[in-house]
Amino acid sequence: MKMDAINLKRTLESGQVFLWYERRGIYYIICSSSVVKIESCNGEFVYESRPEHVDVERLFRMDDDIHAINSSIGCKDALIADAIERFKGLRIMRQDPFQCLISFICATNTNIARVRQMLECICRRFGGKIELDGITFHTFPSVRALQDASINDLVGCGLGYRTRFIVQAVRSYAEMDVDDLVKGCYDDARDVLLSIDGVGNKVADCVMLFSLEKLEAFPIDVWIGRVIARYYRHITGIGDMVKFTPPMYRRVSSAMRGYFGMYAGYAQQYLYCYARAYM
DNA sequence: GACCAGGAGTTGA
DNA sequence: TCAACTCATGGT
Repeated sequence: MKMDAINLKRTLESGQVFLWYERRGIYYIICSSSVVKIESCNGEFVYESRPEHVDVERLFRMDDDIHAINSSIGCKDALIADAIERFKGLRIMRQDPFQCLISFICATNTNIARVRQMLECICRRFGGKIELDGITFHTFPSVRALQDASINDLVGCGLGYRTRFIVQAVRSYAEMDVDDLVKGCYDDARDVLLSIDGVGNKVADCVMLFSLEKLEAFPIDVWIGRVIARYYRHITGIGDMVKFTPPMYRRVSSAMRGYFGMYAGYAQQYLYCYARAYM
């Protein structure tokens, strides 16, 4: 498959997905109950997955017209145009909603390395085991498998105060109709997500952008907050780096959605990489 | 030992 | 409705 428009390393390292591994240039990604293996051969990507088939083109949102998207956000200002150029090949992935939700609840108030530790522990304890290329992978548990987990079962995964949130969120998710959220509008999906214990504005935006087809979602973490304070004061009115209160988050995120339009989420991802590299 | 990390729930004005 | 406080934990 031709995936030359995609920079795999850049995409996987951009903080949107946590459970992936690189061994001698080969990438292994945990997608729900499967492992996807991808390697580059003569400019093309060769991939396989097991135990179940994973649609890799779907996973990497190959159905998005990235040139049209880059044009539509890149014409807004010089900074985003520069970020697109510097981080060419960065893509937004289409994750499994359950794995994405649990991942970003774990990602609150911590760093990416530790999120990975927490999720790996959850996979080891509750997920499946797959051998591939002599490596043992633990896949992400099903909703059912985590539904049976108690707080005591989860203690030891280093989740801290997030433990009870995970337990509650799994229960909520089991009763949700995810298709409704995918088909519905941004505001409706956000309201449902915000009703889940442990999910606030930022986590809701990440889940919507990375797994619920809401490409206009504009998550604001500390890095995006720095970008906004320095470069988008004229859009948001925020001039100093501040801790975003929920109402302020809503206003600023909404302003950025209005500014970048229906692909604001892609703009956010480019700016996130820009901030981590240069700020 | 303070500070930071892809924050959110609770509390009290 | 909104800001201040608290919530574990590991790395620097």
